[in-house]
Amino acid sequence: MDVFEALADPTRREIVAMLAGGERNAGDIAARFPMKGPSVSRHLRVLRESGVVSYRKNATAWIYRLEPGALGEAEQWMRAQLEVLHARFDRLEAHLDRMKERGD
Amino acid sequence: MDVFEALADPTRREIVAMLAGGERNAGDIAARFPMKGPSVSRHLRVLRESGVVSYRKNATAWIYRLEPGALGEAEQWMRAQLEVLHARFDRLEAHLDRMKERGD
DNA sequence: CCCATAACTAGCACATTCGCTAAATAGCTT
DNA sequence: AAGCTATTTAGCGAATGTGCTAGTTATGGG
Repeated sequence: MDVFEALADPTRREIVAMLAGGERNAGDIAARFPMKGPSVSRHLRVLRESGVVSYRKNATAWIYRLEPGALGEAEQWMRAQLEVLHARFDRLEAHLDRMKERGD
Repeated sequence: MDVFEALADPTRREIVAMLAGGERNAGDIAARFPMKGPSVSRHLRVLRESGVVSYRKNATAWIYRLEPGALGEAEQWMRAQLEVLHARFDRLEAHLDRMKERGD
C-alpha cells in the first residue's frame, strides 16, 4: 500500500510521531486515542501494509516500530519536487539580474 | 484542508510533479490524464484548498502554480520524525560502543 | 486444563471520495 | 449580442475509509 495514503489520516500521523520516540505495543498506542482498540488496530494495519512500521510479537503484546525506509522515500519525493521548483526560481532570478545589468 | 490528504491521491501527486516543472493551465494538466476534465478539475480544487497550489486567471484559462509553503511544511514534518528516529538510533549505537569498550 | 489478557479479524452503518455526464460561468471574438 | 472556448460546479452511483460491537486467536498463569 501507499505511504502517502497511510499518512493521510491524522490518527496515523500521530501514531508515527509516537513511534518516532521509540517502540510501543498496540495497547499503549491505543490508550492515547479516544477511539476503541479495533479502530486503532486497523490504523496500525494500514501502517504495517504500507511499510511505515514493522512489528513483532513479544509474549502477548505486539510491538510496533517506526521504520525509516518508507517514510524516507516519501520525504525524498517531496524534497525532489521542492528542489525542482527552487531550481527554476533561482534560474528566473539570475535571468532577471542579467536583464537588469544590461538595463533591459 | 490537509496537505497529506491532498497528496494521498496518485493523480494529485502527478499534478504536483508536473507543476514543479513550471506553471500550467488546467487544460494542459487535464490533457495528460486518462480521466475527463471535470475529474481533474476536482483534483485541482483539492490541491487549491490544501494550499499546495495557487491559481490565477489569465483570459479564459486558469493557470496553476506549485507553492512551496504547504509542501515544505509536510516535508519538514516527515524529516522531523526521521530525525527523532535517527537521533535515538545514534544514542543506542553510542551506548553499545561504550558497553563494548568496557567489555560488558 | 481453564480463565484472563492482548490484540486481531469480521461484519455493519455512515460519511467521504472518485469518476462520470450535464449544466453553469467567464472571457474573447465577430 | 451571440457564439466559441476554457474551466468549474452540480448531482449521481459505485467504491472505499472510519468507527463501532461481537467474535476469534494466541500466550501466560493458576
